[in-house]
Amino acid sequence: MAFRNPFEPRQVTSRRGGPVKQPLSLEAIVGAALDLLTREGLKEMSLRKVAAALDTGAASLYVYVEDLQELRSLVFDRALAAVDTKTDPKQHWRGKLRGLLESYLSALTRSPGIAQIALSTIAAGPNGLRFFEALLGVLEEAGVDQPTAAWACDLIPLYITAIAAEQANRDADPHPPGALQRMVESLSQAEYPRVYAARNDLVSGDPEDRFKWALEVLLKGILETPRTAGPGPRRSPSRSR
Amino acid sequence: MAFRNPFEPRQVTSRRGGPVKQPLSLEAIVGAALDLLTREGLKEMSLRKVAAALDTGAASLYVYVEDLQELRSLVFDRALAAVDTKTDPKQHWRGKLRGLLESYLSALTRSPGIAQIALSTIAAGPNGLRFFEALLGVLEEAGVDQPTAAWACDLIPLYITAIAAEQANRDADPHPPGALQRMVESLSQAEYPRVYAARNDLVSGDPEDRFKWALEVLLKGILETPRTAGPGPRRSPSRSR
DNA sequence: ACCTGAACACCGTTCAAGT
DNA sequence: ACCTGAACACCGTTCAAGT
Repeated sequence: MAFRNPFEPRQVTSRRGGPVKQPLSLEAIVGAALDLLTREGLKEMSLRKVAAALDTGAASLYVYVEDLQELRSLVFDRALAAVDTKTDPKQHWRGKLRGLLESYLSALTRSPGIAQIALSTIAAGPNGLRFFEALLGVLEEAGVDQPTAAWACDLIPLYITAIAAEQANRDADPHPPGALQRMVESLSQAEYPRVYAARNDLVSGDPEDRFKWALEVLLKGILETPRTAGPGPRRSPSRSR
Repeated sequence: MAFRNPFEPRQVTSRRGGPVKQPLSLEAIVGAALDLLTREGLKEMSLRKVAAALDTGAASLYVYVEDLQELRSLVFDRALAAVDTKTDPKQHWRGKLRGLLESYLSALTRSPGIAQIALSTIAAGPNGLRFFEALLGVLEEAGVDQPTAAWACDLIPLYITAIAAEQANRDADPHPPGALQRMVESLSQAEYPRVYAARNDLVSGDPEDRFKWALEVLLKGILETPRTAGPGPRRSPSRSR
């Protein structure tokens, strides 16, 4: 029952919890943008709509953000906040790696469109760095030498991002159900015999099985393809370059 | 010196070669679009600009094309026409594979933006199929069983596309020279010790070396990770699924 | 310093009207 | 059947003007 000065700054929070009305802030902008992205997709995450969600005009956002591209980068890093980099020290490195990468994939999958942003941004925000740090840690534990691990740090997320982007695009643009089906049916056996023969395998398979298989491929490949010449993936005090 | 009826349909070609003025046609539209895409990038390949290049209005294109998305798919397949699927039969399969994939990469690299389209399209045009056919052929020669080869057909181009998309995005959006540099310099050694230690390796390396290394990784991984249970990559008459 | 409305130069897509 | 201009409902970004 205390008195309230109605001219107090707006960052008052109500007794019922939650801010009554957020003042403009980078935090609020990125939050509203990620919200829009998650619910409506990349195209709907426009400066105008983000501004509208915050009860203001698009021009107001330019105080906090250079341009749309920068907002996208910020939103991307915010989305990576969901990546769980804590690993159970008792686990084998293989389990840690799978857990880490599955968490990364699911962060990219949660919001359709986040993966498209990922492909056009260098993930240099705090959450991106936190993820790289964890990934380098696991690779080190796996005995991958540093130069190889550094490149793997590029290759692995790139592949995961591509998977997520492909899925998101397929979902966003629902090819009329069975467009793929029709394609497969109209496939010319004479012109493309091998594609024809493999047509069922090409579209089959639980996405999760495919993902697991692909990780296995990357892992085996990385472990056996060190950048530094040598007999194998044994940890060695290789100097960089 | 023959007479010409000025009311003749427009698909007249001049003696000097080349059409004087192309009539509207799907062919002409896709050609003009790919041209714009190559010279100006994905964002500039708008229906309005394609139409302008053909001396007409955007509305006219809708006779030939469902919407922008469809035009993009068509442009993508047209770009894949540059992929060379002829392989020297005397070559070892490894060489054929490298050649094929390098040709694919360079088709995607030639036009900035084509890779972005690739990620949002199922490549079911004739040139896409031709490429898959060739890829399946080489994988078969390498002794990869069919179910594994089918998934590899997804994984390999996906990865190549992601590389190309990343490069294109970096070029299109020139982060002020040295944005990465500054990022690396301001990197907190305390918070991200492993990233800090690997910072030079993370950004170093000729793109071509990285690409070759990545292909090697994928290849070794695929050869040693058959979907069908078994001792190794030996070809086996596994029935699909 | 922060916010705003209006303006500018664009988009994709639709539609009635022309040939 | 093909093409067109005009209109509709959007964009990102800038800018002068307000507080």
